[in-house]
Amino acid sequence: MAVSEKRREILDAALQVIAEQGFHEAPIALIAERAGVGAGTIYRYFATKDLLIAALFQELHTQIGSMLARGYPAEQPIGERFLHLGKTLLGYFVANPREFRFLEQYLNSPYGIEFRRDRLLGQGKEGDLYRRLLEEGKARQIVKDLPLVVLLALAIGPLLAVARDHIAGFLQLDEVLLEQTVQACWEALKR
Amino acid sequence: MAVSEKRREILDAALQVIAEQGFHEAPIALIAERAGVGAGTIYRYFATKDLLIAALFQELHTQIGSMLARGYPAEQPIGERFLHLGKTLLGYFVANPREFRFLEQYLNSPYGIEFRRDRLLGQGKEGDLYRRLLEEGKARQIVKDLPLVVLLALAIGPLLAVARDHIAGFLQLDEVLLEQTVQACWEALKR
DNA sequence: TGTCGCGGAGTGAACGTTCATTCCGTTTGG
DNA sequence: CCAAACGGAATGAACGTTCACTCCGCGACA
Repeated sequence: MAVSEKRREILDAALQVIAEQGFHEAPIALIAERAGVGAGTIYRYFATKDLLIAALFQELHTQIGSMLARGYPAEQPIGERFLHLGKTLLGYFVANPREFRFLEQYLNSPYGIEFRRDRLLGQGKEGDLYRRLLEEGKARQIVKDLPLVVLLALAIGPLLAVARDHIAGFLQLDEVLLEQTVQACWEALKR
Repeated sequence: MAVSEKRREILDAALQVIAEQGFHEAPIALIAERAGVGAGTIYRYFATKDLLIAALFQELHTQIGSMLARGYPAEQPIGERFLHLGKTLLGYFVANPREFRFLEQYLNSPYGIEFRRDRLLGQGKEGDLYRRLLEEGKARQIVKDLPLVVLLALAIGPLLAVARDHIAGFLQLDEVLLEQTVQACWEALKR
């Protein structure tokens, strides 16, 4: 097995175990077993368990970022673009429940707070698509004049809640329902 | 110290420690120290740590339920009632960050899933005010014709996100902003 | 070509730490 | 004086991490 494959196996196993058993019920021994490697091997690739988890998060974050950018209709009206982002994001969560569950746990942990702080308060950065879209909408008086943080909450909060309920089996999200949900979020944002 | 006071001290200490340090960083020894009792004493009041946490949740849940009911303008138009619920709930979170942080962690844990299942799928129950209000709105065609779970996500998802950001210091929520946020949620729900 | 030696990846038992829970000597209230 | 309440050291289980060792592929050398 090539080196990069082993690293992959470890990351995949960590994702599985954390998503299924929860953050604190994911001992290294179990991750190692699922990955088909010895416990010690994991430490050849990641200095600590925390760094393994951080690497997993970084990977997913990058992957989602590029997915949102791919096919982003930059020339369409702002409402269309919002719909694209929301549908893509929620569709990803529905199609990848393990990734969703991991991300949710990570972002609700102390690591996640740090990440959110950087993202929200990092002025210098380019900012992600969501943020830029909302800032543009606000500047053009299409979107309500509320702080960015509140707009993000209105745009994304319901998506997370709906994804969670879909994955927990409380709801069967299909294409139509998914679009209606994102559309409703847009109505909360519009002036 | 009377028996009931000691129980109170333990519950308060548990709330403090869990809210400040997080769920898994809340050892019994620390809770005991904060409560000013011995570690063993806690086990005279709660058979296990899990049951202590469950009792704390039950208490907060009941308390919030009765707070929402108190002053609920049952005779006002549905929009007014929605505003009352949202403002009361979000106001409570803003005024009680420790309680919010505890509840959030609890509801994101395996215990919480169980609770949500009971609440959403429990057909026989009376249902809480939020649920009844949304069902009424849907029946009267004031609120969108979407599954109850989605409506709840639109109504509450942003409130949780905003409360989290306020407590994390990313945002200063005042009376006005709070009302605007709840109002925006209502616009997402309205037909 | 066949053999040997080497370097580094891989392993999992062992270690030290942390935690929930128990146990038992002590204190307190009636 | 007795029973119930209390405190906190002791206990054992579980965990992340380490480390002494094995294994394997490959180049050197005869």
